[in-house]
Amino acid sequence: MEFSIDEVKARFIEQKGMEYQAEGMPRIAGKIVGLLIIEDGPFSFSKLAESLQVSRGSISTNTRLLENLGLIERISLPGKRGDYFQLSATPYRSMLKGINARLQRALANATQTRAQLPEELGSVQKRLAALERFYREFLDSSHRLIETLER
Amino acid sequence: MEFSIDEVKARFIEQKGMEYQAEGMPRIAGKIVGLLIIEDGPFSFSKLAESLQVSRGSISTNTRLLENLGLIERISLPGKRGDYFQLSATPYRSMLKGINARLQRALANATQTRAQLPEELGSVQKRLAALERFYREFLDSSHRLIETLER
DNA sequence: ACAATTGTTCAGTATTGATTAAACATTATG
DNA sequence: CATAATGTTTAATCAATACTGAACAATTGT
Repeated sequence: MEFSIDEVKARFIEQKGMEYQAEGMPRIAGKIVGLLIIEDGPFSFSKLAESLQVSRGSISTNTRLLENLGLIERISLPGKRGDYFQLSATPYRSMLKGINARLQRALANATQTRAQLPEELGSVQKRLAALERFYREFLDSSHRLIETLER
Repeated sequence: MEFSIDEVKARFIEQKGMEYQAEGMPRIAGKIVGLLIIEDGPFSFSKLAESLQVSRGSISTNTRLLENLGLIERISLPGKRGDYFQLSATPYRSMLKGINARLQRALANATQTRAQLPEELGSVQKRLAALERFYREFLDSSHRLIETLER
């Protein structure tokens, strides 16, 4: 079966929306990223709203979210009026940084908890230590991944 | 400042609930995992409900969820009546498997989309290829992490 | 047989958060 | 200056879903 280019693109965008939603992020944020991947940019603010058929309010909040995450960049084009958006130069690095931040927080929770509990609680200490090891190895792995992607 | 053991434990559980919620999972699921880490098990079904102050219904659905994710195990104790729960022997491996599954889906989306688009769309192809590389490296990294943790 | 316990399911509630539409402030344009 | 365009913010709506409580079926114990 054959699909038109537009259909394929639309499906990709839709799917990216779903992926983001599955990760606990707004669906529209995913759609914006998907659009910026699948179409040649940069995209103007209004073009985003128009292309994705969503309100300007949603574009405003979600572009800011993605900007803060370092996934997209807001730029201004010489001669042009409003804001334009494009994929960040290092979107994946930013994504991994986000993961790392959450891992760090979880690791801190385990570490602090273990420090505050008496050593007599042997099995608890053991499980917490295992948890810490997991987060630490994960963080290591993530850092190596960033290095690998950087070249 | 000093905290009682129970306070420390309670805070750990609460925090685990928040972490899970941040990952788009039910808060109670996180609390269950937290409890099974911070206390010596196994825990009976009713003890879970009692300790966490939640309905049996919630325990039922969330234990099943965690069971399906491979994070906890449902066991039966000789002589004892109902179901008992404990941390899975390989909770982290299971967690990573879940991540991998989502990465696989995202990778498939990128790959299929790229295959269905004409090569003339050079810049799009480039961005999709970069996306694929990201997911592939991430998967590699994740597999290595599993191996590392396994010993 | 009867009562109590156990886990699941389902309907209902509550809560959270995504999305919209409109009001607003700011800035460009003519 | 007046009007249009732009992006943010806020209040309101809508949707999804976590959670509860009760009904239920199955099992155990007396």
